[in-house]
Amino acid sequence: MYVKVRTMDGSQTAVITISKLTSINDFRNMVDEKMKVPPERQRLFYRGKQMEDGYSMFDYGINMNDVIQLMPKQVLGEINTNTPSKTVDSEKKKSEPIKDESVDEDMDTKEEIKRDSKHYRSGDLVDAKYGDGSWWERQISNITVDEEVTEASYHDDGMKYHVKFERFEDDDPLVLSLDYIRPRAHAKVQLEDVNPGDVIMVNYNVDQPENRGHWYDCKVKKVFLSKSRKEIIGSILVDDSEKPIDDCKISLVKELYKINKHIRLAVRDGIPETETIEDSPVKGNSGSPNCTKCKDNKGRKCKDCGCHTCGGKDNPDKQLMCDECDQAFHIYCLDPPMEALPDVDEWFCPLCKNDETEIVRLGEGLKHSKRKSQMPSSKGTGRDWGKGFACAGRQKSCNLVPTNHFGPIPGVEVGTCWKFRINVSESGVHRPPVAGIAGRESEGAQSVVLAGGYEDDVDDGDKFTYTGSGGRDLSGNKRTAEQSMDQELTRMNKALALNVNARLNKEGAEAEDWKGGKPVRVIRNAKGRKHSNYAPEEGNRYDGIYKIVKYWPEKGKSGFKVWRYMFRRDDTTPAPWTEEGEKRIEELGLTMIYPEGYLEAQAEKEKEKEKAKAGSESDSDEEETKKKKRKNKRKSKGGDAQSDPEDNENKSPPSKKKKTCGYTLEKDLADMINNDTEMSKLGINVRSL
DNA sequence: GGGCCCGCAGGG
DNA sequence: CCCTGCGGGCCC
Repeated sequence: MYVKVRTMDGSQTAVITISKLTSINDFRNMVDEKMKVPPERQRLFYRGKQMEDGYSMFDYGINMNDVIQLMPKQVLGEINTNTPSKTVDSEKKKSEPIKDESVDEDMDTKEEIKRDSKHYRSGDLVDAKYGDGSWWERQISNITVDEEVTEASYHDDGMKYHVKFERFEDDDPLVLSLDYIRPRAHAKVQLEDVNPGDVIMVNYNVDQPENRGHWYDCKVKKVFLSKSRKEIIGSILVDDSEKPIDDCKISLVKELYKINKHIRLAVRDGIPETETIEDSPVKGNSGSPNCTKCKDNKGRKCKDCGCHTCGGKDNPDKQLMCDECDQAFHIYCLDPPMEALPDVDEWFCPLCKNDETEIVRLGEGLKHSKRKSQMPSSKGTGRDWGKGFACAGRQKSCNLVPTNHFGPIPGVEVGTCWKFRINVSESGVHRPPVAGIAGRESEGAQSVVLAGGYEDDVDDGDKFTYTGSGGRDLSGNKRTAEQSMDQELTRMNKALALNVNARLNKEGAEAEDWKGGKPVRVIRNAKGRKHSNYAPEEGNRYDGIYKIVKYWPEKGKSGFKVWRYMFRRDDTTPAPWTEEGEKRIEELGLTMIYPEGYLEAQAEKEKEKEKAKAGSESDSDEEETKKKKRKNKRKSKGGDAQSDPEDNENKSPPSKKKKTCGYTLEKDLADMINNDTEMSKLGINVRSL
């Protein structure tokens, strides 16, 4: 499996192949190779949690295609520009095309240095809006005049604000106009105080609404305050040029923030300006630019923007800022007091430090969730289950119909193919990731997969026999085994029996009117090719609706009793193996559905294999030295990066092209259309377009 | 090529 | 919670 690593500003992304047991330490080296950020400079975040050495991807619950944030850090005390990692960086920079804005900045810094604007001065902490409407904590590094703006307004004051991530000086600043920045949000809003029509800042994930995401402005439509339901329904305001996303469910209601407006410097500085104007160098960067508690009154003690213990704003150079809660503390107000500022790049206040130990415990354990702590991997059996899809989870799930929905899944055509069972699960056609039968013993079975697991099963396409489940000894954490006991008419076997249009009978039963039974979605897997002529060549294929005609107990090859079922096709759509069906599939342009990013990752793997092959076969000193260099690099984290071989797009693409007739939609687009609830209600799908 | 054995998801 | 399971990759 693979994950994406992305820098906070999204400027750099890499796909890295890992297994769930890949350690964070090893992962850092992979990030180094791909993104040229040495391990000691990496801060890695997953869902807001910093990833620590000594743990594994599994510990953090990483799944296929997840995104890990990379925040390169400035290593304290590393001023020596001759250190290898610095060399790598500066060289890389040089080789990159120079961006327009950095040119701008260079010129600006020559002309006018660090100007203040009406509302801000360099060093101020702000929230900055990115193109997608998300807000990020940034710091103003410079303010320059925007020559192109002729008329200043509240939205654009004719200045250019250069913002970047604090503490990371290598970051290229972003240049924004006034309406793309505002004072940092810091005042929380209680759900009880939120009213329809309010605009507040919320955390929302546009792609996966159930997960944590980025910060957006939200126009509140409804507020739910009941004990069982605490959430906000509102519109997420994305970029101005686009329509807001309406009716989003905001469930992270403990993290709502008030949106701050621009405050004129004169107002901000207020009365105390006359008193302690000498202190002003600190003003811009020693705390929130506008404290609502004390209104930034320099003379007043405030535990919000001053020392959290004594409230004093004196001795800012003796104050420590907590990396978790952003509260400041005098080192001498701490218990026990500190002599000097600690030489660490991260510090947590006593309050948050408790949390930190909790997090550490959490990483180790999985004790927290009992389930995970029971798992073999947590007990250190050490078995890795690989970089593939053996244990990958779902990336999406079908919410179009409930899990116990009988009959076709709207928008999923007969003949649709998925590479892996987990992809079939995502589609809703057959939900269990491993099991062959989906159903409930109280209401029947919704779907089955034919994968040739039982030799006695006979498949004639329109009719086939199927064997129930159970009767196997699965101890040793197995998923399949030899039959070693009788199967019972319970669980999934009973569910299948309920589909038959006949009274449930412990001896078996046959329907008189078989078409009156409950519909079963049938999926054939390529593994069935061993014994069936109707199995697909690759992956899993949806073959349409069948009914179960009868069921009976039987002595299987093993000598133990098994339950057997006779299925018969009852679908007006032509079966995929018929000429008509084939034609239809071609017309629809159905192509194999893979996990997102799978083909790309696979192609890269191939490329690397080729490279390795070329390296070992063609003696070439060059290749040998390259390999050595890479080895050295890994060892010493130094070395030069300039020699990374540029792949001159060699040969042909690794994946064979599927032949299609006429025009076919791009897979993603076709999926989107097919999965669109509203459209499918109207009977619109790729076919009908 | 065959044995081993893991998480995931969902039912009970 | 506990139990189950016609996947899947790796190791030998």
